[in-house]
Amino acid sequence: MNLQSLQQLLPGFEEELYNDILLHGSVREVKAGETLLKVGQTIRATMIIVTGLVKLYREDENGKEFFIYHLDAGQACSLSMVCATRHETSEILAKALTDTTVLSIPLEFMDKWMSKYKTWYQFVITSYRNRFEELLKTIDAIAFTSMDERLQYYLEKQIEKSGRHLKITHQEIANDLNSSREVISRLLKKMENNHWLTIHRNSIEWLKK
Amino acid sequence: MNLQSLQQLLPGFEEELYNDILLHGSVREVKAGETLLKVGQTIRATMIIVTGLVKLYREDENGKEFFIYHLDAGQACSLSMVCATRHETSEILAKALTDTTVLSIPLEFMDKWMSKYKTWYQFVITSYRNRFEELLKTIDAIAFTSMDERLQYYLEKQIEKSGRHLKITHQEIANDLNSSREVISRLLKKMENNHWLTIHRNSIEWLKK
DNA sequence: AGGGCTGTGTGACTAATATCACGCTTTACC
DNA sequence: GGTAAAGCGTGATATTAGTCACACAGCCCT
Repeated sequence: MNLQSLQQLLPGFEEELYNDILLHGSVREVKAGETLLKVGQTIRATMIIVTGLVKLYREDENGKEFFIYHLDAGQACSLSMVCATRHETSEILAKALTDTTVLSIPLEFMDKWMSKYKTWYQFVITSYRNRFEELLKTIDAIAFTSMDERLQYYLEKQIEKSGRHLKITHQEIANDLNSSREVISRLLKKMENNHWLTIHRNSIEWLKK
Repeated sequence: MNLQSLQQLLPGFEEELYNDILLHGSVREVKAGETLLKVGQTIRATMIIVTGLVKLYREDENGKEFFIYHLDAGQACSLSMVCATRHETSEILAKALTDTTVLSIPLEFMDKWMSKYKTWYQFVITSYRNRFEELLKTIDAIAFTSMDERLQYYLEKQIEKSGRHLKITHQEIANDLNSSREVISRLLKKMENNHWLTIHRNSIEWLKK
């Protein structure tokens, strides 16, 4: 990690903060499909995504995984920040969707930098707010809407991150939404009839909007 | 608001911070049933509950209200904190369940105090984490469990805050859970048969555990 | 080319929840 | 005391989502 790429990733920080990050942060590579963070794992560092795409899940007692939101380049895992103060364990599951590079900042610097650097403070607060909002939107989706709307909302989130051509199976979608394959297949079929998308084997092409 | 009651409400702060709070904070009284914060309202201050109990809701486009969590004495509205940095509007609806006293801290002090007072920083971060966790638990409840479990979880949260004798109607519960009165009535009946509670008019008495 | 695996399509059935319709009780109020 | 409103109980029915069973198609492998 060099200064230039860091400035591009996290623009507007103080010079000194960039140096601090370069000095104390460490870079970690994670292959597509691997788990970055398990539920119950102790959090020792704040993680910022440098490249790649990460999916965050909530897990139930049977290991079922419910998709919450994405993190991509320049975004930080809020939970890893909140946990910062007191070596807490993770409440969520994070999986790399693509090959991913992660920048880890040991916890002790979280506190220091919060008071030292105005821009770091802004960054953390903004991260919180954005994650918080995503959680609220997720709650809206499951509390107020039915499966077809949730599927649409889900697909729109995916294409926003990964492009119109989604490489995903019906089963995977069903898992993310805590539904079943048949239900998803049928709903996708309906959407295809409405020309919102076309279904291929192992992938979906989004046409709508 | 005097120093002593403030120390009791928010223990462990620096002397100077208490003075700052007394100097810059203002106290507001809200009657039971009144709305503290509407969706879309601009947030001008961070709010901390001094006495009373507040219920926070998420609202859908038709005005249906979905209960998320409570705030009680000593707790702060996280959203009012996250919004602090840049005069944002509220994403949630807050209603006073009982007569409530609220301590308002104008936004400009949020930033100042975050870097100036270690304990204020801790307080804010801890608030975030707790609210974040509550949101995750709410997601668990609606994503993974069925109505009877959600109702149980809901009732347990209420008695934790308001005691075993809940003054609430079936209709109100149904609104909070985005369900319908009949469903809630039937489920409550079942719980009564299992001796988990007794149903009275306008109230429920929790027996379980 | 044939066999097996994975992904998808579909009908029939079940379960959970929502909605409708109505009656009955308690409380509030004139 | 009478009446209206609010709260609750309950059966019938509708809708949505999940489950089961099975067929079939595409792909990989030898």
